[in-house]
Amino acid sequence: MATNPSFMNGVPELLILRTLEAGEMYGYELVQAIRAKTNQAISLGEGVVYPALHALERDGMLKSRRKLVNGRTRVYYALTRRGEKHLAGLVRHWQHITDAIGLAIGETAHAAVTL
Amino acid sequence: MATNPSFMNGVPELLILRTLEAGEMYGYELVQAIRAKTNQAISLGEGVVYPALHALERDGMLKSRRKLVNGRTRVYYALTRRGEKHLAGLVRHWQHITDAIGLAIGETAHAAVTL
DNA sequence: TCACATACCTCTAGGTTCAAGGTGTGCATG
DNA sequence: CATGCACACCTTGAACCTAGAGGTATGTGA
Repeated sequence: MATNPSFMNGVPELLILRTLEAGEMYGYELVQAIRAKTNQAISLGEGVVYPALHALERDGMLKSRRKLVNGRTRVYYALTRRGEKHLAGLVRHWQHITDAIGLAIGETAHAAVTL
Repeated sequence: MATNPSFMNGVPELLILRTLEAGEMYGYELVQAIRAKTNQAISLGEGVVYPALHALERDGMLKSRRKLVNGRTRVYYALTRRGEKHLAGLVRHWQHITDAIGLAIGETAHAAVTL
């Protein structure tokens, strides 16, 4: 029962939520958007994205609606207010952790997040 | 069979190796050194450190020697040349990943590693 | 008709990490 | 001298996450 989530986990979650901040998207689109945004450095498989999307919706972070486009069904996901708040926390946590590691590694880093 | 290590793994390994770069240390000391270096942000349990140390030695990244101090036995670990090279790769990888995430998150960051 | 990109989804195996437990020594406190 | 705490090593179990492969189905272009 990991009361403390592993300090390194939830990066896919962070990436998904952050990407969705720009506006609603559907799963398949997200996979590619993230790959593009990270210059191919990070490529989340669909096996990661879809389950994450479902869990996030179950927890009230996202809401979805089905949309018919070209005879094809797409499920668009959008951030809820709860999701936005959660995202802000995730970003802060990510900052905190990477700063700490950068410090330990002996990196000199200056980072600012634009929210 | 994760041929590709999960992109987020190996942080404890990175921290351990990097800390050992300053000179040989024993497990118990490492746990506290890392906690101190990261301002308490990251606290690796002994259940993480000891197994990691053993695996790292098995793989030729570290070599150990027993030392008697105040009637107590300590096992000191030191980096091998192989370990140093491995560490350099881990640092580069970490940089790459965090840069990519920072990019996706919309962070403006400038970091330089001092090797 | 065949193949491929789109679009959704599930399942399983694998590796990692955490928390807790277990052994034993030295030292300080009462 | 007994009790407890810091030191120092270690293993085990469960929980978690991710990757990767697999499965269904539609539209479009060759």
